[in-house]
Order: sequence, then C-alpha cells, then structure tokens
Amino acid sequence: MSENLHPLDDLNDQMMRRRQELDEIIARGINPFPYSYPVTAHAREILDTFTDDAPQRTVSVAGRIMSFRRMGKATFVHLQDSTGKIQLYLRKDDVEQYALLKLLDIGDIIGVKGFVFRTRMGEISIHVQDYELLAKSLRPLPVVKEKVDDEGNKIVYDPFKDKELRYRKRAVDLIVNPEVKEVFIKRSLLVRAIRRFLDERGYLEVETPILQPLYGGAAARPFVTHHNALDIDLYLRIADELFLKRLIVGGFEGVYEIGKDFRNEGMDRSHNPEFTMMELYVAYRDYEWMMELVEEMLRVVAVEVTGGAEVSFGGPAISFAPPFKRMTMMEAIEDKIGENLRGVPEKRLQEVAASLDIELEPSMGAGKIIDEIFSEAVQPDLVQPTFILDYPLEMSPLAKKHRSEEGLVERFELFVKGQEIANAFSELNDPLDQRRRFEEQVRLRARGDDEAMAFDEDFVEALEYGMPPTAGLGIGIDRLTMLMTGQESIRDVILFPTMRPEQGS
RNA sequence: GGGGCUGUAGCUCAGGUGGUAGAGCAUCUGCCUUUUAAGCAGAGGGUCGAUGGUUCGAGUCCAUCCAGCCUCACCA
Repeated sequence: MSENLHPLDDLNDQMMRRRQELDEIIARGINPFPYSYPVTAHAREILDTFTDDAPQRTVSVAGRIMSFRRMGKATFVHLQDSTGKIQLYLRKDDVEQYALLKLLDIGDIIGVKGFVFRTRMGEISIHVQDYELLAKSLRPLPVVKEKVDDEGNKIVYDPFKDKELRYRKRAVDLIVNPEVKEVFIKRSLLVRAIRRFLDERGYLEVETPILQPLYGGAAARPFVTHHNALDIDLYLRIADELFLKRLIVGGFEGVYEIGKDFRNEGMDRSHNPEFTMMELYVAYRDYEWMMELVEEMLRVVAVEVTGGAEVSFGGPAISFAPPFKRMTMMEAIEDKIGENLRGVPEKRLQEVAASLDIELEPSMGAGKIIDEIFSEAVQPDLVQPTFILDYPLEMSPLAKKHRSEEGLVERFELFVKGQEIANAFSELNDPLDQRRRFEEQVRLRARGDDEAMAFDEDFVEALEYGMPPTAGLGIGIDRLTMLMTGQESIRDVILFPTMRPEQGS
C-alpha cells in the first residue's frame, strides 16, 4: 500500500465537504491549526458567577462547537470546554470574521473573545467580538440535541449510546456524553484520596515489576509474553504481593503500590483483563488493625468522591460510616444455611454444596468447597460493607495461621453490594510454613487446579532472612470506583476497556 | 465456552406474508440580526455487519462467520 492511506473517494459526503472547507479556509490565508489561544475563563465558572447587575465582563474562552443556530445575520453557537457548555452570540455587525462562520462545523474548536450577557430568553451567553478557528474537525460527530424541560430535567435526543462504539471511540463518547467525563474525574479523585490517605500515614509508594519470570500472589491464570534479548518467557503480574513483601523484608515499614494487574480470565460486567489494584503492606500490624484502616480509608474516599459517607445511586444507600459489620466466614454461612461447617468432613461439604446446586470440580478441596458455598449462598446478600473473616487455610497460601482457630487463617475480605472490594491478611512470615504452603499448591496444581500458585523459591528465601509481622491489603480500584460512581459495568470506569479488535484492522 | 437478543444514512430508529430502502436530527441551497430539540422552503446522502445459498428477484428466507449487549459458567 504505497498510496494515500485515506483516499478521498473513501470519504463520505460530509467528510468530503469538511475537507473542501478546510481548503477554502487555507485559501483565505487562515491557518486552520494555529498554535495557542489565550484562554481566560471557562464555561462553568462564567455561568456560576454571572449576575445581571454586575458590570459587563470580557472573557476569552475556547472549546468545541456543539451546535449551531444560524439566523442569517446572527448566529447562536453552543461551545463546550472541559467544564461545560456556554452559548455564544455572534452578530454580523459585531464580528469582523462573520463570513468565516459558514466554513465552520459542529466539532470545530474555536477560541472566542466577548462580553458575558443574558439573552432575551434568559440564557447566559457570550456576545462575541472576535473569534479564531483553533482546529478544524474533519469528521462528523454524533449529534446530540438536548433541552431542559419545565422541571429542570435534561432531555437528550438521539443520544450516542451504542456501547460498542462508545468504548471503541472513547474520545467521541467523552465529547458527546458529558456524564462519562464525570465518572473519570471521580475516579481520579478517588485514587488521589487513597494516595493522600496512605501518604499522610507515612507509607511509601513504590513500583514493582509488571514483567515477572514467575507470577504469584493470587490465584489466576496469567498472560505470557516473551523477552527477545533474554530469550525467556515472562508473565504479566497477577498481583504485586510477593514483591511488596520483599520490600518489607528489606526494611520498609509501610509500602503501597497502585497499578495494573493482568489476569487471563473471562470478561464480564465486573472483570477486565487488565485492572487496577492497590496493595498495601504495613510492618508490625495484623489484620485486625488493617480492618480499622480500611474502614477509615473508605469513609474518607466516600466523602471525597461523593460528598458523604452515605452513597446512593437509586438503589439502597450504602453507608461507609465505620464500623462496618464483621462476621467470620463460618458464622456467615451458618446464618444462611443453619449449619456450622467448621471441621465438617469433605463428604458432608459436598452434600451441602449439592443441596445448594453448586457444581464442584474434582480438584476442589474442603476449603475451596466452603468458599464456593459462601460465594453462592452468602456473598450476594452482603449489601452494606461487611468484613468476612477467617478463611480456610488451604485457599490462602500467603496468609498467616489464625492465632486461635485451627485450620483457618487471619484473613478478611470486604464485601459491598455483593462484590468483593478488599482482601487482606496477617501476612505469613514463617518461611518454613510458607514453604509447606507452596508445596501444597504444587500438589493442588498436580490435581488439576491450574490457578494454584507456583512455588516461588526466591520469595521463600527472602522470608528466611526474616520478615516482621505484617498486615497486607489489596483493594480493586475499578470496583471501588463503580461503587462510588454508581456504574454497573467495569467498562464504564475504565477509559479504554479491552475490546476484541475490529475486523480488518 | 453455553443460551437469548442485536447489527439498515454521521446519530437514533421504522422497514406484515421476499419485488434492489424510509423518518427525525445532522449535512447542502435559499430566507431570517437575542435563538435554543430555533423556524420556513427545497436538495443530497446507504455494497441494509461479512460471505455463501434458495429464488426470475433477498434488508426481508437458510447456512456459516464477525462484532456487541444481556445471561450462565470461571475469576478480583
């Protein structure tokens, strides 16, 4: 393909016309893509601060043309900047470049200078005295029209709502669906709130390898890639855990990382192959202490992102005001099915599972079966923030044995709206026990569990140097964002969710 | 991976029982100097997701494939 990648005859009539306009603009000696514009104000702030009796205010704003109402010798335009939309009023008598308007389109970026006033119909607008094209748009946008009804509700006509297109063409989505932008602004607020919360407590933000020779720290299938120079396969990390704990061995007393993990699993409303995880490890603390930290952190985040500890998006209000409800896993199951499964033989567990219509794999041990029963029977009912604690040992190979309960580990997960939001434990720091746990994982793998962890000899070696007692925590940032912004799909809190490539591209 | 639904103009959608496509908005032309889903008059625009098949003839029927959504399974 040596010729033009986008031959003109491939363009539709609207794109053809915009290119002709571009040529015409250039022919008039105007640079359709100039270098800067002195912006002095933004839409939101102009609308918020306008008063009818104040003296006229002159502003320069820049943004994208979202609509035209051309009336011959006067034109109304809605200009959208990063903060919102504001109406422009251009009169032939007042604007030298009025004729150039004919060559502008919805989607073009312009800068305008003028004074703020209120129109006869009551809309705060800018009476433009001077304007400049800042970037010509060559592709038609999905046109969204909206109006505000008598009750103040915004009605949107012909919304750009095709989810596939919205995710694939996120730039367009952000332009025409302003509420999308809001979600991602809140996501940023949320991450910032967490970071500030942890920084204030003196924990150090670090970065650990994404490319790893051996993956670990969670039960999941990994992505594999290849390093050419070393000629070795590397895995994309499924968790940060084992590297962060090496840092605790190294003498840091509190470290955290916010970054992407990658799991080669199915995708659905709450799973994207790459997702953002926050992991925190604090020396000399245990999971009891960590529960209190999580309570306080989520309260702060909720206030920061939503304005209050009570979060509601149509459904039942979720309260992030501490303390959260706490139950052991066994209590939660007993509450639900009326039977305490503590120390119950595997045979009986299988019967209970069967009575709940839970399908079991032959590779599942007692602990895994209990977890299945919990996920199936209890988890969906955990709407308000609830800590579930003390998990079966065999499904938590990195967690420390419970100080008083045989066969359990000191681990908790936090559930909200039936979803796991946080996972934490008193970290296993006994290298001999860790070795045995890894060996058990190897046996599970042999039994057919392809999510069982690999034996990380180097990690055990690090523990052998001595790791202080430590509390560890992982929080799924995407899911937390879903909770705090009322989104139902993880794809609505990830700017560019994983998509199958389009055909032919 | 299983099941259900969907894919027609730039956007949102109509298109009984098969006869090569329509609407609103957007676009273009004309009129209109405080309009606002501006208005009025006219016009252009589509390899109907892809490929095969049945048929004189397929957006419409059949098969396969591609993509998306929902749902179940697995996982955070």
